Amino acid sequence: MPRTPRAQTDKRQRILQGAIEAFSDQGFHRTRVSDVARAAGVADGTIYLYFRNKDELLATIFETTLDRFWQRGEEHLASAEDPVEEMQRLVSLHLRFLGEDRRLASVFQVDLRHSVTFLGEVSRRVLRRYLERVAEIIERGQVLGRFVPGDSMQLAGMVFGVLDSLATTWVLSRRNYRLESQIPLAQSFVGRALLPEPAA
Amino acid sequence: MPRTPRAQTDKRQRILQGAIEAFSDQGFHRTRVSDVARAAGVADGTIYLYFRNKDELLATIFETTLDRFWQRGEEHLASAEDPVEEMQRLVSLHLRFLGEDRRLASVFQVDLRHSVTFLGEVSRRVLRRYLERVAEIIERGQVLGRFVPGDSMQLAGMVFGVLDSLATTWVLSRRNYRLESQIPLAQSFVGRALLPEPAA
Amino acid sequence: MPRTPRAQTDKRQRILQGAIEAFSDQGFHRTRVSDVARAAGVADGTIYLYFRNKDELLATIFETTLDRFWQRGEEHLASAEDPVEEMQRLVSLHLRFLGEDRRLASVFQVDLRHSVTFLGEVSRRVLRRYLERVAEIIERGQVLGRFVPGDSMQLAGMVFGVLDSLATTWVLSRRNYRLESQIPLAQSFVGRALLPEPAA
Amino acid sequence: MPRTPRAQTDKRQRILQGAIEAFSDQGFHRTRVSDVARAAGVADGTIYLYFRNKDELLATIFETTLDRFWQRGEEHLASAEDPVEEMQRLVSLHLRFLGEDRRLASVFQVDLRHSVTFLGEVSRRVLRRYLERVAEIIERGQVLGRFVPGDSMQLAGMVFGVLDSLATTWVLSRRNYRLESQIPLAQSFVGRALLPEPAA
DNA sequence: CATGAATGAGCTTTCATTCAT
DNA sequence: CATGAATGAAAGCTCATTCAT
Repeated sequence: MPRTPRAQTDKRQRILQGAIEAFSDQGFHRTRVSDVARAAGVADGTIYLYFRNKDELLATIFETTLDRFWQRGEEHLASAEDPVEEMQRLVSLHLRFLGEDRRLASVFQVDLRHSVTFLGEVSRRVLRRYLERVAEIIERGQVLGRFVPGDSMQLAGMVFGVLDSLATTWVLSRRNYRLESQIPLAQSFVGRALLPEPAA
Repeated sequence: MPRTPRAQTDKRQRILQGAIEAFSDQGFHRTRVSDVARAAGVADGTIYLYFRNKDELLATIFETTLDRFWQRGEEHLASAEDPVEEMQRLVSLHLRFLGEDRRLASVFQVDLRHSVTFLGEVSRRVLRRYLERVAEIIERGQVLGRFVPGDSMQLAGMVFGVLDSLATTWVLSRRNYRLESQIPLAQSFVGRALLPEPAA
Repeated sequence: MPRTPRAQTDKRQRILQGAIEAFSDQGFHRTRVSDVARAAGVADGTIYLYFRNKDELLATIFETTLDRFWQRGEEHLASAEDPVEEMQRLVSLHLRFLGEDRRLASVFQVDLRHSVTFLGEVSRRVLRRYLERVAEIIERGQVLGRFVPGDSMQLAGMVFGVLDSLATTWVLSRRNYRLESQIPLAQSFVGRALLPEPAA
Repeated sequence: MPRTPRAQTDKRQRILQGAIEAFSDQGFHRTRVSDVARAAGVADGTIYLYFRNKDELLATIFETTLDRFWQRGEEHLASAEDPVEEMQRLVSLHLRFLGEDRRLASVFQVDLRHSVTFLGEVSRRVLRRYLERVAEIIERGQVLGRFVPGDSMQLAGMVFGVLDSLATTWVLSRRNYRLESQIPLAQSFVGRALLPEPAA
């Protein structure tokens, strides 16, 4: 009897996981709802008991993934001693997180931007939430004079661009390497870019 | 009599322009061929006299745009005195070019990456061509000790990420600002990121 | 519960029957899939749950009909005392079978030959199967000296031509007569044609 | 100046010849008007100066070919001494005529019957004309007691079936043989089939 | 007369979504 | 809750036909 909520969660999760697998193979648009159903081991119609439609499936992946990202992220960032170290940790967090699940990363890198046209608010919110958190780190660093001055959202956007580009390259690459291997590179690139100009 | 070649070019151009308008409104996938036809002021079937299918329409936009980009670009970069200045010019070139035509930029920012999954070689080639040219600038700067050492393609990828992110933000933004206004910001960000570490 | 297998068979049959009706009215090429759907009382898409495409619909009609033909045929032929009688029975079988369902006959007479160009192997196989069985009867009769000597497949082809022509004439005719009424005529025509030359 | 009617005829002929080539390659339905135009070496639109539409192209082929057939046929048949010989000559005429031009034969064997559904009267007329002439031979033979009694149109239909079947087999065959080689076979088959029963 | 670029109706097929069981 | 057969709207593409040149 207390099985129902549990089973519900299970099935919901299985569907989401199936969706990630299916979407990552062919991209969101090429994927049929029945592909998701097969990957999840449920009937087509069952998906509609848990999600309003196919779009909501993608939106949910974005939102819950970002929830997980920040849940783990906050722990990781909390132990940083200053904004500079926090930024370094953010870089490694971002790349490590995506690097752990190539299929998930594929969905994020290939379909997130693209979905802005049809998921509207959802994609926007996911991106904004990320940027605002990064901007906040930058602002604290700027106050301490450790980061270059300037619009923190714009700077956050460029930091995001660096990491996003590395992740996309990794996802689309046919070579076999770990995304984590790019962490030092990214850290030094971002580190330098945020450095305040020498007093000179 | 000189109507045929002229008219042909015209119609082809009108179709491409119509495609850019239509794709930028809804994204490539949401756009029907008949939308493109309407925007171009031609019949549906006419499109197939000039392009094999809907995909080729997008691929052509990518390739011809990049041709135009580098055609203008090489002139602009040629007058640079050294790799550092050349990189600055690249930054301004990139943002200025996209900033001139928001609809075109929208197609590039939203559909280019996404299309890697279905346009395959075309998207890849367009991106690679860009990155290789940037990497070449970086290499020359590295030889002169003006840029940080490291894999030039990886560095080029991160530079691209910065500019790409600014362009995407602009395209998706509801605020009204010119992408060119971001040039100084981007130049200083990229400039710092590529700076060789001080001798310390 | 026993609805699924039963319903499935039903629906498949209804679609095939609808196809026969539709094809016989306008011929295969002039018939739209939606015509078949309407005649079968199902939605367009339902057809594709049971058949890969429009061609397969026609191919299935050919193959299953010939299966039924020979299933009934073998019984009928089995009771013949000698090859001569067997040939007479084949003639009546052929004309009686087609004469029972004018719509089905129409599809066979009008579209079977024509489809050789696009259904390829299927049409060929259906025809070959028929001819080989007839040739076999002829060979047995030749051994007994009851039939004229000569290539049995060529003779079978001509026998087929006689029956086929009668069937086509019937299908295309506006007059109202039963194809069975032609049986004695055909039997005597074919009978004489296969008669070995008198010792003279 | 007297060139115009000449040129007209030429072009009309070239189009018809192009149509035969094109239709025989792929069948009438699979052939595009532009295929005919290319084969004839004219522009698409030109075809519509000489023929009302694609159907009329096929109808004209049927009718003019049958004109040529009987034109030559009457000469050939005229020299027969009696209806029996005339029938033998008809058989050889039929197979020889089709055997001379495999492409033309292909159009006749594959598309003539099929066209009854969309060419209506034309196909019917072509067939009827043939059958009536054959029936007339049979009737004369019956009067002389040289042919089996019975409805002459029905007998003509079966004779046609024999020849038609041989022609179709030849057209569809992948083996390489001349249709003329079947003349003796057909003559003896038809000859026997029409033989009046021995007085016995 | 001849051209061939342009048209747009019409076709097959797909697939997200529903709902009877 | 779960199923999956059934639906039917929607979309890309073809090609017979037209007509301005």
